[in-house]
Amino acid sequence: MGNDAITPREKDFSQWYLDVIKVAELADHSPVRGCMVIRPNGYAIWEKIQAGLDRRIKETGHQNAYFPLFIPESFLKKEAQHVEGFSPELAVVTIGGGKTLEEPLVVRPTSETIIYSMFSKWVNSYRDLPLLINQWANVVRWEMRTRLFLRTTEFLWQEGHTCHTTEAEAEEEVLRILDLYADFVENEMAVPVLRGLKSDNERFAGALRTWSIEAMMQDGKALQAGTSHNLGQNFSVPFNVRYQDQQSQMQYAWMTSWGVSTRLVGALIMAHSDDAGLICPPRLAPLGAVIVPIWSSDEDKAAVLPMAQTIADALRPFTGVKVDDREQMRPGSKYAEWEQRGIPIRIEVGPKDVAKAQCVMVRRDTRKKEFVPIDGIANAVRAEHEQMQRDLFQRALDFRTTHTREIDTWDEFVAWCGAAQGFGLAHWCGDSGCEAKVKEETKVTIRNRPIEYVQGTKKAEPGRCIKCNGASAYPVYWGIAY
RNA sequence: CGGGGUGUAGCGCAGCCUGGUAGCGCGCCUGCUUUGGGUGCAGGAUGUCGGAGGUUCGAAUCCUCUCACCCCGACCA
Repeated sequence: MGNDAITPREKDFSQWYLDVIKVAELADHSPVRGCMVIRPNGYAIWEKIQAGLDRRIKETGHQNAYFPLFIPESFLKKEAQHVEGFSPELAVVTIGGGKTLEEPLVVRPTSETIIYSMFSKWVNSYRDLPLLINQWANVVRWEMRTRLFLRTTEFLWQEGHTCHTTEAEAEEEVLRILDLYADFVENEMAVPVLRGLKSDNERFAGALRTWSIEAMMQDGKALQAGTSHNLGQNFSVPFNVRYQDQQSQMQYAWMTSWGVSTRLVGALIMAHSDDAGLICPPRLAPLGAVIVPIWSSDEDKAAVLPMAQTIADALRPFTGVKVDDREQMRPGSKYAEWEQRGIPIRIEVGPKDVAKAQCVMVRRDTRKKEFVPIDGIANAVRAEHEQMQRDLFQRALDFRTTHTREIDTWDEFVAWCGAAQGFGLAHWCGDSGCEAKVKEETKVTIRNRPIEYVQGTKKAEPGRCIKCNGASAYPVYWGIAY
């Protein structure tokens, strides 16, 4: 055990991240390049993410469906920007059943084309709209450089696809989903996000507009945690998704697509964990508490184990619980192991506690110990969970706040890039060329344009583009992205 | 795909320069011991030295190729 060393976060963030994944047994490298095996501990977290999102997606009127893994190559080509954006990273099947296929099949990198080919059959009347579909699936993108959870050749995700009668309605949907994602990531994952509009350079291939939520990791880098695209009529035209309106006129539908992926697990790890291992927010923890009974004699054991079970029974109604009654292992080893795995609450029960009808409750993130009467344990754990959930969010928010700087001049910007820790809030004229130049010179890109400014709920703050000094209505978020 | 690095037991590493057929710590198994922050003792198992070729009487060690991973760049959720 003592050897499952985790590289200190300060020393080497990338290695620390990989070490946490290893000791917490979240994932493993597969025999196939760039692919990962999601181990039970990691998959359980993904299942919690799925559950939380699936509920929200259904509550907003969407239905789940499933579309094929294989997409005829020609489908991708129907939307020029779409195929241009994805062709470098496609996996293509050319042989089936030992014979060369008439038409190569692309392993989906995303499902717009195959889904919209079906939508064109299903949508005939304005009465068929809105059409609100979601699918949980795996997708494949042949990435050059991969990292566990953050970017793998194959990953799991959810992709929503909707059709509407007007652009405004589509935009409403796109923003509803953006809020849905923000709500989930902030409240369940305890990771604060910035909602905003992507610049043209980072827009989804084939979209009119791409909105995103951006999170800051503990190394100050930005992670795009979710995207929501207004596709306009860019796909409804080539895929002929048309409906008859109330005036009997044929109209092309306005469409949206949006998704979040197993990348969220990476966000979770990098946002909260520490040098002792994973820290999982209570609402997302498959196991909310672990109980470690302590004994040194058979008599003690006979008293302690039932008490541990009693506590477990009290907690089970609202959280996952495990009694760690492994015989040969000492308590200290168990503590260390459960800390690596990120279990939010540890409860220690020994003979002394049994005598006093109490137990010791320890929080994973702070490691603060507290004596709690047995008969109040359920409420105590529940309250501690809630507090921990809030604290994790607040800590992440504070981190982001202290690592966000307003920057006015290019010199200042360059100096800030040297340190490159966190987000810079700086003006931008709106020109792609300026953004490209900045990226070339500093590796920093625009994360997004704050939704408050884009929508005008926050008053414009005119300024000068840090790169070209051109006019700018409001500052945007800059940062180094994962 | 370019530059750099690493691959030896489950994990972390030594051995490689100066070829002679593999070792250490932790973990694992057995027994006893111990159990409120990574117990102690004794015994034991585990490697086609990332893979393929070559040089050699002999290769973990030298040469060539290849694969994977990590870091940095170009691309991306």
